[in-house]
Amino acid sequence: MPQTPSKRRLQDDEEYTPSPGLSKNLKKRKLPKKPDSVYTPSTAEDLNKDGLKDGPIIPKIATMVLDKELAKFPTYQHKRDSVSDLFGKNDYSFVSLKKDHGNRPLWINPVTGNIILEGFSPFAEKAQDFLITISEPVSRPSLIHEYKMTPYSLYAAVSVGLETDAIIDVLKILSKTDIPESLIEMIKKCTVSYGKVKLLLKHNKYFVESSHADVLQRLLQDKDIADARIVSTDDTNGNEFIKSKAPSGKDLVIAGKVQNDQQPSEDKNNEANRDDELFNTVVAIDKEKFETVRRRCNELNYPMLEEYDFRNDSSLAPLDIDLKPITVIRPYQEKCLSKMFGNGRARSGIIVLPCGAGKTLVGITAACTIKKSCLVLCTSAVSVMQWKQQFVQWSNIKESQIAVFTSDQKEKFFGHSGIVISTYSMVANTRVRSYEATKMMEFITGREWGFILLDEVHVVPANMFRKVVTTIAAHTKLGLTATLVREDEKIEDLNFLIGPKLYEANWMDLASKGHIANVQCAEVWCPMTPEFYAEYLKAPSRRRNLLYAMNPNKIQACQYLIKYHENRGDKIIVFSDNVYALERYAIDFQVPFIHGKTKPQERLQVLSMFQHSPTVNTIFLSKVGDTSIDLPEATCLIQISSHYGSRRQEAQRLGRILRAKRRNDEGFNAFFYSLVSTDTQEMYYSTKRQQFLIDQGYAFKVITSLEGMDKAQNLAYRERDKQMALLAEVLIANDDAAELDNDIDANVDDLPGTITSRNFSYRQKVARRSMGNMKSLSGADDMAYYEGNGGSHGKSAQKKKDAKKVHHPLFRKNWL
DNA sequence: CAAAATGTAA
DNA sequence: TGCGCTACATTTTG
Repeated sequence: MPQTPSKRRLQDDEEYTPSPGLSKNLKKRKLPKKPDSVYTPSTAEDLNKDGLKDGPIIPKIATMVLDKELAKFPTYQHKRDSVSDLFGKNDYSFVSLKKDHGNRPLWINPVTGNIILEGFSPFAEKAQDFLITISEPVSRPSLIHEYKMTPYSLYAAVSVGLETDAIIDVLKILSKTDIPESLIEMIKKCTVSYGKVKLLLKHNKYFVESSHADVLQRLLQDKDIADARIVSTDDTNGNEFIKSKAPSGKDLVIAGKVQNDQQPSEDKNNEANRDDELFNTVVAIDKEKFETVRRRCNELNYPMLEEYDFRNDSSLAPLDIDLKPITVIRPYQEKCLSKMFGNGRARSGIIVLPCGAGKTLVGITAACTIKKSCLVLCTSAVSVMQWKQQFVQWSNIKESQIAVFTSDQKEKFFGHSGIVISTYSMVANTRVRSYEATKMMEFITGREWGFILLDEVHVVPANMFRKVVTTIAAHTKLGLTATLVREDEKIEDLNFLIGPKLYEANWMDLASKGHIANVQCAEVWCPMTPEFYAEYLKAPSRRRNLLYAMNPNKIQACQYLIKYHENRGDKIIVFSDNVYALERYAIDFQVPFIHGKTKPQERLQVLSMFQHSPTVNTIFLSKVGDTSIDLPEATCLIQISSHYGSRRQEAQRLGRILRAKRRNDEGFNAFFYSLVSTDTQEMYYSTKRQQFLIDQGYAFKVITSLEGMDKAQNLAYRERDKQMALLAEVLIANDDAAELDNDIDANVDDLPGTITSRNFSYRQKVARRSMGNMKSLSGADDMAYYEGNGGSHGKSAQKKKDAKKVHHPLFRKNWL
């Protein structure tokens, strides 16, 4: 029941997460104990003192490499005892614990190599900082956190300044058990090659540079990389290899880096050379093929180091920008930035912070640190304006130096440096452009940027958007996102498109410190009414969606929850992916709504009413509201229809209430309800969607019946005849989709087997509702079915599927 | 302003 | 594995 959770949450908090003060005390008490000398090349005190740097990771291709490594683990022969059978394959009784294991927070699974952190350990916080640097969080509920090392996570660790021995030593200190030899080998193997190859941007051209000529030679043997190489057209003896002074060690700063072709003189007057007099070998690469090269380098285990020595780059004009003195950065934001600028240069990479945790400010601070021309890309024109507003709010940037590039506004900044804010679609657009837009694109692609800021970076791997990474020349790339997940495999690509994950915040930590709101999550089960369920079973899968969204029991649950929370004084957002359901609910409840077709002006109006008017406490949003709508008033969220199993959407939506203004009120909780029609596909999707949040430590409660709902007055669709009327309407509405099939029948030119007019009619949106269509629903289906089965219909994949399943009675039943 | 074209995501 | 489908979105043009 909705009123109990706040009490429960507090208990959880007390029980699971020691308050910061408490854990500090514990730390002080236990730290001075001298750690076991056998395992301690460096001491735990050191570890505590430097506060390890965090911030790694990505991958899955990578885990395959890791798995191969792990396959080399010896199979342990050991005596099984009487309870071994209960543990089956997971009987690790053969692993011996160190004597003082009680003080050490980590377990390492000898078989999978996964690392388990005891979240209640006094060392947990330090250990977490470390683990997040060297490995990928798998799951982080309150007490037990699980991490996994991957080659990418280890690259990221090195890129952030950790060295191989340090990683191994710290692991040894923290672990209750000995570290398997093969895991150590893997760490060594993955970290040793990092940094040998560097990526440089000079005069709007990319170069691969290495002080290890043999490594470069090896890379050039790869066909893809060789293809991308540009044989120099410079006056330097036509050689494809340009010799340049090697920066010795990764922290040597080369002043006035103008080393193009005729710079041998520069070598001489450079300050006292360090020990190695190595010359770097440099290969120019084709900008177009830049993406391939980076990918291949990662695959060949020589990921390219990408650092920008912005303080010593005189080739790009400086930008006059600073944070306003009153701007204060939170500790975790500072941590992000220390990852990025750890060695005095700017590293490219990705920062993962939950919505509402101030990603924008991190980006702005980074821009203020680099002080070079900066390009900001976001997903919509609305965010563009928000970014601009935030830049003005937090920094002292001059109006004349900040420009916006959207369909409405095409501004340029004055002088040699400035900020441009735009959207991915504006920059990635390949169609014919208006004159202004073409000019603007030339402006953007024709110059070198010191910094490119990619908001909602999880969209970058999309086919068109990823082009921005290659078409725009930038020395540093920083990606920001709350949810580094996609349901396809493309998230891996960010490793070579942008760089390693530099930092990932733990949502629960931020919540416990009051930076984001505490949220109670619940899944509310709404049984389907018999009539709706009958139709649901009959409907082909693509039409089921609307039926379970419009389930009268769900409508009632929604209405009940809205009333309940409005009475509590909450501001409520209801999300529906399905536009029909959205409108229907909103109109029935007499509540304003926004979806894609809502005019911008009306959107603003609705949003401002929601924020300021005491009478508008609920709004309905379609997936336009998933990202970057800033509503600090909202404290309760109800989801009635969603996009299949999208974990990202679930998390983004939750993000809408994380920045709740009232979050620091005593005992405040935000609420997140997911309404699910039982015994439908929604059950499956819902489980899948929640996974991201569960991995972040959120617990979903299942509510099978809302207490008091049966007694509640004035709920919609109580009576059976009203429900039936609704069902009829829904079926007609559903026919809008079905009508596309009818179009094929109706159109005599459309022979079966020709490329269908489906797509065309859908784009045309010519369908209109009528009574006739409702009756023809099943008829249309019959037609589709027999056509497919008969083999005359165009789509062979569908045909195969049909043919295979045609004898299955259930399948038949679903279609007829 | 509506419509066309094109984008994302599962 | 890749491509087509669908539903939603945004940008540009007439």
